[in-house]
Amino acid sequence: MPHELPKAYDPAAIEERWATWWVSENLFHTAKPDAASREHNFVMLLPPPNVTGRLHMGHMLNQTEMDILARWHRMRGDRTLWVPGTDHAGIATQMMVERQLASEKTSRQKLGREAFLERVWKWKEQYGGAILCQMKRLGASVDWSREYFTMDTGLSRAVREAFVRLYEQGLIYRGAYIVNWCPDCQTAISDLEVIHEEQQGKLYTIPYPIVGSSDSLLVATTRPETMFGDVAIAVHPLDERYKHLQGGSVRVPFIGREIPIIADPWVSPEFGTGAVKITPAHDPNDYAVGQRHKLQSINIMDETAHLNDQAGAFAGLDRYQARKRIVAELEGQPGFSMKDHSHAVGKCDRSKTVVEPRLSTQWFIKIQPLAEKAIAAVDQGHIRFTPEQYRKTYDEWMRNIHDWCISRQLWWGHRIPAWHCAACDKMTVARETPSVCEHCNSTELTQETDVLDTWFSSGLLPMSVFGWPDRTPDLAAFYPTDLLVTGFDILFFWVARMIMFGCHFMLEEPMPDGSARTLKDAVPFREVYIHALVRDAERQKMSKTKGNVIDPIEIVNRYGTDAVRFTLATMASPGTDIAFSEARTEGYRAFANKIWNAARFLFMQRERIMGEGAILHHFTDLTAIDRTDTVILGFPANPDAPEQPDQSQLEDRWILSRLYTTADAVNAALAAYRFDEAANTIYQFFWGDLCDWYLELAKLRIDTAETQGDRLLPFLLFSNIFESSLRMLSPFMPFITEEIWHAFYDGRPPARSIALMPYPVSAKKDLDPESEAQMALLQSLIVSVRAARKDAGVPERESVPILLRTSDASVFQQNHPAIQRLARVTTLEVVPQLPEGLARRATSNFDVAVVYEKPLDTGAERERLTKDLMKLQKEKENSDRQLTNESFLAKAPAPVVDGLRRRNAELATLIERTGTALDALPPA
RNA sequence: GGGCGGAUAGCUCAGUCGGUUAGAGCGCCUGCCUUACAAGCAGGAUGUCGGGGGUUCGAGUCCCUCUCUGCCCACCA
Repeated sequence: MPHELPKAYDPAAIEERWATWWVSENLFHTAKPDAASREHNFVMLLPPPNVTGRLHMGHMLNQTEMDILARWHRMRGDRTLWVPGTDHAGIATQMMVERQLASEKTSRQKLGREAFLERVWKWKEQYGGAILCQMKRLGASVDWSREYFTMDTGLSRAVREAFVRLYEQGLIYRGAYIVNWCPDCQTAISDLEVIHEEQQGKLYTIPYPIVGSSDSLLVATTRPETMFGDVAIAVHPLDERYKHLQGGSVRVPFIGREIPIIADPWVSPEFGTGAVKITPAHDPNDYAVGQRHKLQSINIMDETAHLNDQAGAFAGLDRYQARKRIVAELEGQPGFSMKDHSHAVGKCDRSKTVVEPRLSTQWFIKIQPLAEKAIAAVDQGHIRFTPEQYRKTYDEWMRNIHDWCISRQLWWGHRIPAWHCAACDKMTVARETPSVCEHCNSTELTQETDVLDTWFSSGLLPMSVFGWPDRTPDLAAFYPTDLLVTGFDILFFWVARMIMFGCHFMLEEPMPDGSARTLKDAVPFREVYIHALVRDAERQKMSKTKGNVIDPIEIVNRYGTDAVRFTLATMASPGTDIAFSEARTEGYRAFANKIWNAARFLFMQRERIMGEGAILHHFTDLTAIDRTDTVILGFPANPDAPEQPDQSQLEDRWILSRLYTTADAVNAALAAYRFDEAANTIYQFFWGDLCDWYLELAKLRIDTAETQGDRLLPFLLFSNIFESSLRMLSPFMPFITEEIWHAFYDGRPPARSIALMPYPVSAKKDLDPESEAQMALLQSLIVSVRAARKDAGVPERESVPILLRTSDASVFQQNHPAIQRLARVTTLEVVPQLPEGLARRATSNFDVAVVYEKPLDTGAERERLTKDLMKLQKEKENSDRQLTNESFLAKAPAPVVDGLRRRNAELATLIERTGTALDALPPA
């Protein structure tokens, strides 16, 4: 690995290299299923992207968050395991390959099932890895040796086991029910795969001739084309208008079939005409009515939503063509009318085709018993949601759940392990392919052609990736997993199903020690973190049709993965969606550049001060580290090297205190999934404290030290703080930190990767409020002088004397050189009174003035001071009012009152000083 | 129809248990190519915290209400 830093930070030049290296070194294959205590586990499953997928911003956010957590836990010494994989994605993949076949002028039907599946596998081998390659580019620290695919042998075995068990337990049944049918995909889909969209349609009123009368019954419907499947007209039992017609019958227009007029309380008399056509085969409500009244069902459509023979003259037409024709023919008939009507239409999530409710034979899971355990698991706190509000969403859904239609009329997927017997017409459901019918011993068995919903297999993943149904060491060591990070879009599809399956199946598994498992350890994960949606800069949802999709790889190529990761981290505050902005990314690329240059500064100093060999020796000593991060072993006085003089200064104590305060805050933020806080805190520390102040002060000491030994200590201190900072940054910006860290150790690092080093944590003893307070004072003087210089019009490069009025000048006197350099000051003189006519600044601790011959712009100065004064006076008035308020003094807690008193005194000083300064100005 | 969010600087967003002066990044203005970095440095301006009411010694924060806005769930033809 190279260990020199080129002048320019160029992410493209380093990232690819490390991404490849992490994978080739199998660096994150660290978690072993041995007897090590489970208490320090950190196990996550990557939400498996579709094999057909391309990486989008949502993936990148998801993976960035997971990777930050994984790297953080790993560096903290936890047994960290992040398992990657892909989903076979039944419909999506099948459609992809079918499209390909179509372009070759063939089809799956022409190929036949076997050949088609072969073709899909080939496709998967060829293109299926694309999204994982993209992941590698992002630096995801997954354990690649454990990569899975949901149709792998082991995972398929788990699917069969789960299916058979549920069947044996009576929780899977097969039957003819109304299901959501997609005429485009030509398969049943689950309720979740149907998206409801409000749509402007028409409500048609159609006359049905009453039998034995010349009158017609007016029936309102939005779907006239289904009339051929009508088996009754329903009215409300108490509806006076139709009372006399109950028990009578009408004829279906066009085909003349006679159907009864029935009464059912489900009908709302207010809607339409109060008379509803009942089409049990094509509407779930009608189906229920039909069941109640023991009506037959007439299916009038084929699987492509074209009308069949039942439709008389309209047979063969597509459902919408049929509607048009029917309406055209009815128009003008007495009683017929239509009006605008907006209603929700269900569309197929995949094909966007309007879903056709269709009566067909399907497989279902009786979901209630599973849902009960899943509700209990969350209820009893075994699974925690962040943000918490999703717990309610989950709960609502679980409590209103319907049976899950799991069969799909596709070829690609896990084929249902059920065999039909031609001899006895019964079914054999088995783990292994049976040779004879279990009912009649016939060999005329054919396997069910349907496959399972993709989410059936992914719902089993937390168990199946670890070898379930076998009781493997992996399962014992890594189940339950610790955290699931995902978007709310698959909360029901995936999260809820994993919880149901996990609680159901794992409850049957004993604990590793042989004891009975409770719900607490049956859950598939202990925590769920739901992240936001990534939108474009205008807050628009990204979509292909809008053409506003941001390709993460393209952004990464332009700004570097580290910068994009940092952008996502800082914007990932819980509860709100992320409006992805390139301006932000640009800013964080600048941050990466800052880190890069701080490192270059360090290396330049190293060259300047001493030979590389000597430095290496020191680094090796100083990085004899342990979990509690004692990299700063030699600081301030190294007990192992007593000859080393304690030359530590205010800024040393301060920056160390800042480092540990920062580490504390970052650790706390990450523990609470506050990626934004964690990232911002580090940013603030690295740029605002380390670079802006500490580095400048270290520069001063290194430059002015007279002997090499004197220069060495500040340099080493800076090096160590810097190295700790790199480790702190590493989970957020893994590439640049890896690159610099290796360069830092010059080819002989104490670990293979910075990702395997300990994460900084603080010990209370390292916090030093006194030095922070003193440093704040020093900083405020330097900032005040800089501002006053500006007022006085002192050229940037010129140094000037300053006059200081203060009650305690010790900090300033001790740090005189720092003030001289950072504020460009020649001499500092403490005086009892500041003379008139000089640019000055007042704080509650001091007044300072710069001595410069150029006359002050008194107009601007007066304006500034007057404005300041007004603000201060207003605040003082408020605080006076509060401090004379009896009930405030009586009821507010002491620290608040004390704080306000202190501030009030400060204000008095400031007002006095500002007033004096104002008075000192010549009259306008 | 049911449920959940959001509204804070020009923009995108933080703001913990109600507590002293409401913050950050980007953008903007001014001055600097200071030997790590112009992807930089230094200084600066910018807020009726969506409107109204209430609770409280004290409200961006809690309650009510209105307005705007985003999302999820839902079998009324």
